Amino acid sequence: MTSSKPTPEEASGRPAAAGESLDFIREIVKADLASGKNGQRVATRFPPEPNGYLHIGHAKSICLNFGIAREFGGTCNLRFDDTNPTKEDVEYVDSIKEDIRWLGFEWSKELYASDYFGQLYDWAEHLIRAGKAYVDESDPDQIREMRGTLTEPGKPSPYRDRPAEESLALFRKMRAGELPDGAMVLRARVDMTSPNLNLRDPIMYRIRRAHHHRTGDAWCIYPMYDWAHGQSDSIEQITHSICTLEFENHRPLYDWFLDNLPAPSHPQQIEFARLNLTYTVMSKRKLLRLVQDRLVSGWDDPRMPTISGLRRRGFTAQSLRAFADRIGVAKRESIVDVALLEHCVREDLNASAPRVMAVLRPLRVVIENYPEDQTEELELPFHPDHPEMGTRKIPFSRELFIERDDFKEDPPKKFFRLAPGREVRLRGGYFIKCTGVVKDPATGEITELRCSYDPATRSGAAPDGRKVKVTIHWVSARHAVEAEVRVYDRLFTDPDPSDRDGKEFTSFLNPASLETLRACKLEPAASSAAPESRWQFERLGYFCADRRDSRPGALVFNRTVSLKDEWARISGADN
RNA sequence: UCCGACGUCGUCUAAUGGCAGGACAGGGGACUUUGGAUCCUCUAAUCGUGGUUCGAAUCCACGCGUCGGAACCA
Repeated sequence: MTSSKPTPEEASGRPAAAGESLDFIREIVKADLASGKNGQRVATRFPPEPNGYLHIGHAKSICLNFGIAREFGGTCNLRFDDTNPTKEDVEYVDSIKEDIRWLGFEWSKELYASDYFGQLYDWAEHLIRAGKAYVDESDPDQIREMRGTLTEPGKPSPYRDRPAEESLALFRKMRAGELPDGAMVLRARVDMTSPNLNLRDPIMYRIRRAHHHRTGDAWCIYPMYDWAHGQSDSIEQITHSICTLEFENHRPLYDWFLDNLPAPSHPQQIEFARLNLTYTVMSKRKLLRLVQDRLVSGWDDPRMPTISGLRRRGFTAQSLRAFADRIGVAKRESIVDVALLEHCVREDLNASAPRVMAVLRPLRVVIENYPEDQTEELELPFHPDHPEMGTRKIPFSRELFIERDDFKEDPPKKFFRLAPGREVRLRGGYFIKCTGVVKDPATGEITELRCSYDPATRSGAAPDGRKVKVTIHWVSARHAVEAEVRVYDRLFTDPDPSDRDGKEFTSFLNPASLETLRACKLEPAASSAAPESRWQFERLGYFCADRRDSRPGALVFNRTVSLKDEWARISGADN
């Protein structure tokens, strides 16, 4: 992050509390800064492999790496870890860049591990000459065999002690394309008996004739992660190389390479626990599976935990950053309750989203004592706490729509909404009383309510001081704007949808994770909703005009999250 | 089984040998022209056993549990 930003607190979205404690990584950075370890310099990097879309777990890492750079006046590079051309693609590079920017971060430099293929090759020769790397002609099965097991040490390859000159000549042949794919590999000569299997002569290069999205066909040998990552960090003079826990076992190798090379710097690798969230999956493999098997509509399906999916669902970048701040950073593996994420987006949208009324499941109401062709305009603020957001005009007429859920012919205890003979307030309008119920004689389904209104209660107050229990939302039938609303729920029914008990994670998919409602009625003020604009539909939740499918005249909204619902809680309903 | 890491309210996270605190979730209440928001309030935790210490979540020992590690993946 090179652009100047005000205060660390404001930049990170975290409250500026005095004496606030730092996470263990920031604690290390702070101490290193104080001791002058890296010459007062802080440099981090975010190193995605371009083989999938970023998800909210990556958002945690992005907020950490870019956040530290921002807070401590350092830099953060975006470096694509593109060492495996068979799995990587520019589509992913582009989506990753878009997602990071959308999240509110800008990298100091955009780099690629493939930028360093030349330097990496030279260093490999250096290691060979020093007797610390050798070309192994064993096949994959033999290598696996000789690696030993978790409890038994490995055995040296017959090629382990061959002269450096021989390895050098062979390595040059590998690089020159004179050998077929998989014929041999370059291995680091570390320790075949180490209890850490990563140190049992790890493979540095494999021969693979694959077209690389950046280097094209310039190379037919590609470096492995361990050989590329630390060296890339060193070249970029990264000070703190932050990664997730599964790389902890790789740290000794990370250090070994740098200790045995004339590398420009030796960054410190620090590991933290990756994010897990309830009711979703986070591994790229599983997300890819959902996409490929069309279990979702794509990487940006609003039910996906991808950054693009969350964005499309209506989550704000601010709410994701706030979430990252609240979950903290530690080494303990954990599963964060998705309710915390939902809380963060409600918190943000409650403050910023304009209010409007929408009826998702319309029930027609005829106000019998309201004149046939009369229309009046009522006025309501866009936000009850922010008058500066202005007001909107709401037409009122004899025929209205209300939410089906807001009426019960036989109301249970604590159901305060409309029922025969009962009076409620129409939001911003009049008190109405239900005087009759019209049903389809064939099915018994309620098709219409007959009501009367009290003209003295215009704008919602009764001159005689009488109270109503609740206020319900409504839309004038004649003036209603039609829209499609996609009501999303959790993608999985189980808080931990992992493969277990012989069942695949897909068996926990929630069949009701998407409900598409096509005849929803919106008040006219919502007709101008721009793609990706976010609204509160009063009493229902926060909704976002779909950035791909919504157009003026053919509006499509995604439900980001419902409002907290006391009645749902009491009645035990899901939403 | 070997190596490594990690065990604090239901969940996430603080404590840096000195009052176990915060957030989310949950309960109760106030207020309310959104059963929203807001405000008040309550419930709720140091894996176990020893040891060191005036004092241990923290240090030590031994257990127990969880996770990761045997791709020419990252």
